[in-house]
Amino acid sequence: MSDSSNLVPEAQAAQAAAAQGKDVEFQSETSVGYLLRDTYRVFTKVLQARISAHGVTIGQWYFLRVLWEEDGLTQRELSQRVGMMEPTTVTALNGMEKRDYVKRVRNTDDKRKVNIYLTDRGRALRNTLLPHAIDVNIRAVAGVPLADVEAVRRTLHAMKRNLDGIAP
Amino acid sequence: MSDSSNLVPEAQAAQAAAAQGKDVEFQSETSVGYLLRDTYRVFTKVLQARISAHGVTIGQWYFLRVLWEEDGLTQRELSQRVGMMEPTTVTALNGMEKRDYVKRVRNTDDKRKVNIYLTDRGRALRNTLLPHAIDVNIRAVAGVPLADVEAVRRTLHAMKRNLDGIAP
DNA sequence: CTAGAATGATTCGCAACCTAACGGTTTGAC
DNA sequence: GTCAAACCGTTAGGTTGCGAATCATTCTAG
Repeated sequence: MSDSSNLVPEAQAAQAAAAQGKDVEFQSETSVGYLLRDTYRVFTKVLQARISAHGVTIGQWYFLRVLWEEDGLTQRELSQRVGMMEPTTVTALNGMEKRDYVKRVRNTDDKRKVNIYLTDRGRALRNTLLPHAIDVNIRAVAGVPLADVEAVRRTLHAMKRNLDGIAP
Repeated sequence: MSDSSNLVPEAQAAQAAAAQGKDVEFQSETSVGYLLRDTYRVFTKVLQARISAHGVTIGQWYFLRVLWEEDGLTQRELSQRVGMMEPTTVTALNGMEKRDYVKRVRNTDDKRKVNIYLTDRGRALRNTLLPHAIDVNIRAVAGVPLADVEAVRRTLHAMKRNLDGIAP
């Protein structure tokens, strides 16, 4: 009763083998998904340790990075740039407002909108935190040939495009 | 007052520039960390959509993958294989036990330990779910030269090693 | 000009993680 | 043999993220 209509041929073959009682094989070590997850998690962990020492959570970090580039965005615009859903943005901004990194200013032309502005405190974090991000990024690829790093950039971009195309 | 003692030279340079009033530059697009995060998130989203259709959450998926390879592990062993902290394992197993994918059996030799065994239901999920994992992995790298995929595998492994070395 | 659709932010409830702290069990030093 | 240390699992509580529902505001068709 398995639906293979949406599976790639190799995956269909695995399914057919399974139907005949054979066990499907799939090594974790060679799975790009696993590697991605493991690497992402340790990367985040390291970065988190760095920036939380300066009073910024990893959740806030992504928003700060966007705001340093462009101030005064609405919450929706901010959500889209950061790639988070809006409820996530709300909670992140609540924390950042409480810590006085940003100000919420209700838009007078369109009172549905709220524009987000960095405070001096929030702006000042840039020069404190970015060197750490640079540091972690450099350390992460220490000893890796530049050609490989470029292949990774190319490939992750391509993967993201591929996956965006089939994301629900 | 910034502490640069633990920063890589390039990051120190950025810090020094910042101290002189220059704004630190750091493009998101070229940051491996960002790419990693974005790609990981959409990958997970796609996989999650596939397997949740079969009653398995993404949180349970990682545990199932380990248990399909090796049954009867203790919770601690399982945690280590999966790379999760033990409380996470507890909640994942609670869900899996409730859905009758696994059984918890108190170890008679050492009553502190609990061994985890797959039920028939849990074992049967393997042949249902693995083809989907294979499918997503193949689609993710569609159109990417094999050499690039291999570079990604190599590099992500190397990054993980590098980062594990500086993880808190 | 007004009803209803669209838009922007928010709240609520949930899942997946984590750290810290806690109880039961075993082990080891004396 | 005993009691402290180590070990295993769990509970409690917090963060980050999501989807669905809600509320206020604005736009649009008629």
